[in-house]
Amino acid sequence: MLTDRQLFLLQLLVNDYVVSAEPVGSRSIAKRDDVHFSPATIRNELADLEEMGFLEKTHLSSGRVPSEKGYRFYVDHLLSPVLLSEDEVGNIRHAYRKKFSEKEELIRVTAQVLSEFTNYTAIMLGPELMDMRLKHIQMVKLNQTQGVLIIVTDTGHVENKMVTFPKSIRAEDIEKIINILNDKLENVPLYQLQARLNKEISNVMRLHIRDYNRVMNMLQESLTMDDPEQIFCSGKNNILAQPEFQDVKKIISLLNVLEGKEIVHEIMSMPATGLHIRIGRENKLNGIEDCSLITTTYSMGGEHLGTVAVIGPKRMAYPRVVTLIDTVSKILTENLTK
Amino acid sequence: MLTDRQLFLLQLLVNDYVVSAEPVGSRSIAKRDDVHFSPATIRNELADLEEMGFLEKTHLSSGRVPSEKGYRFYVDHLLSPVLLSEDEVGNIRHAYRKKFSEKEELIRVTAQVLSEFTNYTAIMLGPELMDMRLKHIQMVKLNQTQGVLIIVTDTGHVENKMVTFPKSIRAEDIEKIINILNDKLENVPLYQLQARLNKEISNVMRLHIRDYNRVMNMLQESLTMDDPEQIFCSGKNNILAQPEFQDVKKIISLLNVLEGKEIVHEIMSMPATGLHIRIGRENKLNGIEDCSLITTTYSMGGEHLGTVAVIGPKRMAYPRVVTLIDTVSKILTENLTK
DNA sequence: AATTAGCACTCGGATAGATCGAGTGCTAAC
DNA sequence: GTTAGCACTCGATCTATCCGAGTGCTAATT
Repeated sequence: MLTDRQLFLLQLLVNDYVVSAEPVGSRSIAKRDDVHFSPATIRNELADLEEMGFLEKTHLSSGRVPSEKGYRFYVDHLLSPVLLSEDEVGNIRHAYRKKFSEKEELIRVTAQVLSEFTNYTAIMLGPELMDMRLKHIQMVKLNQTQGVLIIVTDTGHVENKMVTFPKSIRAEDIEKIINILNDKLENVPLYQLQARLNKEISNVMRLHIRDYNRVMNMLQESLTMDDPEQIFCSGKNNILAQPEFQDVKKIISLLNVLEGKEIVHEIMSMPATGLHIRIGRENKLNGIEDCSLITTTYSMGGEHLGTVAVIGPKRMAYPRVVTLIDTVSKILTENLTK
Repeated sequence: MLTDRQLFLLQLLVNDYVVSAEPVGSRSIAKRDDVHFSPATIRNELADLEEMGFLEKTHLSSGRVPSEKGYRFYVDHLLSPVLLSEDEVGNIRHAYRKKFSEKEELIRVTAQVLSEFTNYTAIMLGPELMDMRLKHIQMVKLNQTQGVLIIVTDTGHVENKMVTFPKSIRAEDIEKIINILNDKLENVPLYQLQARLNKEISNVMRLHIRDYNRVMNMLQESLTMDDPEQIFCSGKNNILAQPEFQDVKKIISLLNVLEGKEIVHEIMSMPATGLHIRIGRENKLNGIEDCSLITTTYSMGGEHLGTVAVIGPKRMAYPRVVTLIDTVSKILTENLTK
């Protein structure tokens, strides 16, 4: 039930506000070449849009600013994805020119690219450790009592744990243990490791290994997986340059939110497929009421792997960010899959 | 040649300024119970101290503030190390209660403890990767063409590299290669790996392995070590709460410095033994002219491993930080060594 | 000779008006 | 339906003023 002219004006106003960060008045809209009606007409239209809840004023006689409802409408109906210039596409590709020897590095670089090109903050969630499956397990002895237990997963992720083994243990025993583990635990999801260890392995172990109890304790401990998420964050400071965050208190509270774990939960609460936008209070997390969150996902060979997120002010360059996050997540998927 | 009274007043003034962050006037000093002379006398003394360069005024009729020379003198001659309360020692120990399965985690937690207890920013430098020696090397095949190369060092650090191998390669070949590498490269410093590979290994390899060239290329690439330093930083945001950084521009520039690599070089330029303090412009790095840097080192079984640093405003609680950084680095060394 | 009381002076910070300009809503004319 | 005109609002900026915490200097006191 918005007239074409109202749609047009709403779009103009959001676009204008996004770059200027100042409330937009009727005069400044009327000045544009593509607007052929007077400030007074515009005032009337804007008053209507305000009445419908799409716009707000910061004070009685100020210009207008989009409300959250306004942004939502804009994002849902007026957002025309922007094309990246060839230069920019080239620059992005350039960031991926080098060979990546670790998957983590690839993800980290993606976060960097995204934060640099959007000028907002990028957060990448890696695959959940718990969902991976064990591919191979290995023990390296460092000295008489210490060693490193290495766990390689099907996705090529490597976890390592410092272990202290009982003095009584012999080198052959260690080898035996590792063989048993590799034999019995291949392709078991990490979250099941401990359970399997207790159920299926303890029997075999008891037969072959001296000092059974101590060894089991040691393994028990080493196979505890904590770190539930891998997080790569880049461009935290970008947000500080935004005019809406010139207040030191806001800066502190926002930075603290970005450091914390809650932001990860917020991101994980986004639908797990496709591109999604949460504007201001649509986010459930306190502290980012004035921010918008855009997420999409990336994968590796068809398998969903993790989430890409950009967080910036509500007054965000939505078209550009949408295009960028989409492009970058595709490049990442491509790179991971090949 | 400062009189006792001047020493006393300088100490009082620094202590006062450190907690209040306000220029200190003669009246407020005279009010103290342990001061038995009048504001006028104090003014005379402070004027002398100022003339000698230990104090400064922010404007003509303001109270006094320590100059860098003043801080330096304070740190060198007046610093009385503070004792931690039993509660605090308990709290610190408490942070280390859990078992650490990775050395990195232990260092990370130490950074956290230090930043929390000092309320400044803690930066820990891990051991230089390049100085470590190879303990064991291992390849895990993920699928037909991809695998993970795992490098374990003598310090128990684990590096992993994604590799793509030529299709022609056979499982036995991989095993042979790894055996050769382990045989020839044990205890070789990481920075020599590539050179050794070319010199000593290529001959053996040529004899035993088909598709020699491709394999060598693959290994060549995998044994390139980049990441020269491990950095753990905690409490970046603590500094923001300090009254001297209430200016958004300062915040941004300081945070950018803390993100950057230069701060690592600055820390590495500190003497490699004992506890050291650099005040304000004594730091060569632009952007931390208003900060002080305190560093010491930690080790593992007698072997120097890395550096602990705290960065805060020049107006820093030196006695407390010195005690804390010392305590914490000892605990870390203890934990690593045992 | 060292200390201190007294006093004029300085300067930053807070407070209160005055002014300006960009904006609005409303009414009446086009 | 559109627009010109006008009274009105409110934040931002500037200015003047005042206050208080501080100083340095001089002269009196110990």
